[in-house]
Amino acid sequence: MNPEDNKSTTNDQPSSLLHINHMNGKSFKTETEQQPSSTSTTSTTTNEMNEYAFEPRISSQLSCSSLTAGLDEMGIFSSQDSDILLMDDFETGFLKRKVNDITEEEVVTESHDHNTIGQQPPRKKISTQPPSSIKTLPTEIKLSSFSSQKINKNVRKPKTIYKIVVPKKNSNTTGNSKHHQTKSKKGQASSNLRDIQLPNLAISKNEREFSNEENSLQIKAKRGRKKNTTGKDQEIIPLDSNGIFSNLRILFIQNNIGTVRLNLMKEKVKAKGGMVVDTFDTSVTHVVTELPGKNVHKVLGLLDNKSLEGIHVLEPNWVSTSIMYDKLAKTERYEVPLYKPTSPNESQSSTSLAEKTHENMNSGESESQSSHKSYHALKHFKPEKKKQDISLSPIREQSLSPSPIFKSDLEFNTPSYSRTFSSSSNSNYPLSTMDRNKNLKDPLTKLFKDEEKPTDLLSEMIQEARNLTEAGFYSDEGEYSDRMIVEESSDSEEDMKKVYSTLLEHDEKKGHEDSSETALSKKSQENQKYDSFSCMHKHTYGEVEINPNKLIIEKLQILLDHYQRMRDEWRTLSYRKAVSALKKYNKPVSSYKEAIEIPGIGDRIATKIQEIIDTGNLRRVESISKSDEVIKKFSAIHGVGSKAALKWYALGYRTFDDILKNVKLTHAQKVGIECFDDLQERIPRDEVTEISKVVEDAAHSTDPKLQLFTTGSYRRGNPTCGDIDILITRNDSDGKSHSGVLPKIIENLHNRNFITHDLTHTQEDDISGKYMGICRLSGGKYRRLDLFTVPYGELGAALLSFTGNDIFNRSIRLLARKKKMKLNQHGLYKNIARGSGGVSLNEGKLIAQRTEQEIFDALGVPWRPPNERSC
DNA sequence: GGGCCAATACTG
DNA sequence: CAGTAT
DNA sequence: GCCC
Repeated sequence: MNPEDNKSTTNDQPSSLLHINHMNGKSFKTETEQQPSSTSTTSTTTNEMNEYAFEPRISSQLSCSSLTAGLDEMGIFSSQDSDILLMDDFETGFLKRKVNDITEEEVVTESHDHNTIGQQPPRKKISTQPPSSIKTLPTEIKLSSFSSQKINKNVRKPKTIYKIVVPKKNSNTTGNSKHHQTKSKKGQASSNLRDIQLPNLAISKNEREFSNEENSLQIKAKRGRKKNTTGKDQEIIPLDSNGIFSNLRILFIQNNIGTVRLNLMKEKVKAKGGMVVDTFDTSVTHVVTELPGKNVHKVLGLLDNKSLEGIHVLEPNWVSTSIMYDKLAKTERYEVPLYKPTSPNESQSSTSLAEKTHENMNSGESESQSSHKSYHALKHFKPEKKKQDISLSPIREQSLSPSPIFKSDLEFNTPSYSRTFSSSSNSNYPLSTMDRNKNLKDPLTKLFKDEEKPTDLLSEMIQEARNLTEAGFYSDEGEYSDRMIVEESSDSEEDMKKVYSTLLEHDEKKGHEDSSETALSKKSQENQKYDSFSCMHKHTYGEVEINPNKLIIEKLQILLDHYQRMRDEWRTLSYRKAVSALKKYNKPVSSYKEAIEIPGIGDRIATKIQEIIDTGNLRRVESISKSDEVIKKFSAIHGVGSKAALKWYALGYRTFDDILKNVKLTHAQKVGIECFDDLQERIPRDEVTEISKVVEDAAHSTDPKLQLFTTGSYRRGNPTCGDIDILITRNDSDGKSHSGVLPKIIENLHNRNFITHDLTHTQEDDISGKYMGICRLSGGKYRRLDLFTVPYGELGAALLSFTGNDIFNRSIRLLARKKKMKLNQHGLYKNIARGSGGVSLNEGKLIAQRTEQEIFDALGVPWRPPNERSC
């Protein structure tokens, strides 16, 4: 269940657009009215949170999750060589160690030092065992079960201890590969479990590959060490004569560069065709150092800087950046200024000299040059924009209204997108049969028409800028990267808020004395309190591809997914925040220092970023990606979560065959396995549309007045969806309702052979029912289908809830909570008193549920169309 | 040390 | 109730 | 894991 496409997308609800007009001024007002002005707040979210702080939780969830992570990181559940390494730990009772003692570094260093060239700490004891013994597990291990305890459960049960007997050998592993060969991807429609061609985990194959990989790595590492001990790095034959560093001879001056980082860089340089030299001579093309320029010659034993003419003296980040993008970075920004008493501009000429001297400085350089040009082009472009934005009225206006500049081509220029919106506005299917009120006209049409206008120019410029900047990431001062322009509105919005926040701090100091705050600052404060909520900002799908930090984001995303699978909720959260911050960060991150400055990125993640910058890789990712494989696959089965997956893995099961033979599966799990391959695939938007039509047809054959909305990621406009979520309701103003239709619809769809499997049935009163199943268009693939019926009056709350995405929902619900309200799928309630653990003690008073707009307004959240809710 | 981007429904 | 789901 |  990819959180990404958690819930789907629909069109709009009756009155959402109605509010667009007054939203410019009103939503906020609502908020201020409800919120007593707190004059002394520093207007930071934190203060606000304290103000509404909850009772402390009594639970040990932290240690639990840490333990989970710890175990995972220790490789307990890894298929990788750490299995061996850990046996000792098991037997010596590593579980007794304090959780906090189990650090990630330990593990990473341990299992990966063979990747590095530095001295290799001795491997753990069992290293006498060949990798081939990986499959052998201890015959009996004790394993605590980790449960991510729910917040409101104050009392934790004692940990369950599973006593697990692990088969000496996994007899199925071999047979599995055969399965792999014979498996037919589509031909598994059979409903007879025995006949199912099971999807295959290809474990044995993977293990072989891993072993080979490891061997080769070790060999390589050994070679590296050998060379190192001889101190003749330059004798290493470049591994890739076409690499970005080919023909370059680079001298690293250690000084302030950390050994690990230095070695990693050297390795990479060599791997990409460069020569790493130890001693300075005239053949050196680049000197990499963190020393001040005036000291370089001394270190090199030169009389002065003269001998360095024609040679690039660069900061380490030049290497890092080049490695990360696998292109030579433009040297200019990384030049270490050499102290030249005679002429301050000397270093400039030194640069050009170097450029001339080393003509073999391949295409990378010239590309950098061209990017340089675009840099200027953008430079001219941007300030204008910036000015425009700044000149916009003070923050108040910006916060009150949706950003005046709408996303343009980024989201809208793809065919699917155009389709999305045109079909929406034409009230084609997904828009449902919703009888729009006259005064609502065609809200969506209006919405996008109005907003497209201002974007036209912008999108043109963005496109132009993008064309110019293809490699524009090299302008890593980066103020003018294309991302920035796209996100301009929100960026400057935030900038403005920062500025404003500074001002407010002054105001505040004074405010205590004369308490004469302007209405403006009050409002800004008010707004700022909730500024950190995701739901206060627009987020849209699919911006990573053009992000300058794509690589970093990808790696971190892998860790994020991993921790999510492990149900390490809080670590997941942190990674999510970090990734999210990076996505919004519009220039390439080029150092630890820069990374840690970004809110949401702390020491640990910044360190990881540095490693990615330096090596283009993250060893942690490598280590988990293998160990993760099986558990990832297991927990991808519908109905299987981390608990089952981890347990099965610990039991020694590695394939679906193992599970089917040895585990008592729930119905949902069986179905999940049967349809596994298909369900893993994303559903093209068009197919979701088509499927929605089928459901609509079935529904209307039951009652033509039913209204259907396809929600989830579809409604958010995603080009592909993970499942189909359809919300069904009926205007009850004629005294009838949709009561009882859900079973009929389902039966109808069964009869059409459209629904092929049921997963769950609702037992609720059918006015608000839930169905989960699997459907298939004839000749198509199995798709997850969710149907919900909701009371007509709750439509807005339901749409909001089922449209997601999950982050957006959590965010907006927390926001509600902070305002002493409660938001759920039924509506928004105020005057909620919450006890310890955040449990609401009373029902509160229902204040909004009919439309999304009502709810946004009541919460003081600026209206956000579904496509901006992908946080 | 402890909160954090939630609240609720079905299965076994 | 724990686990999995939305 | 991040941040108070």
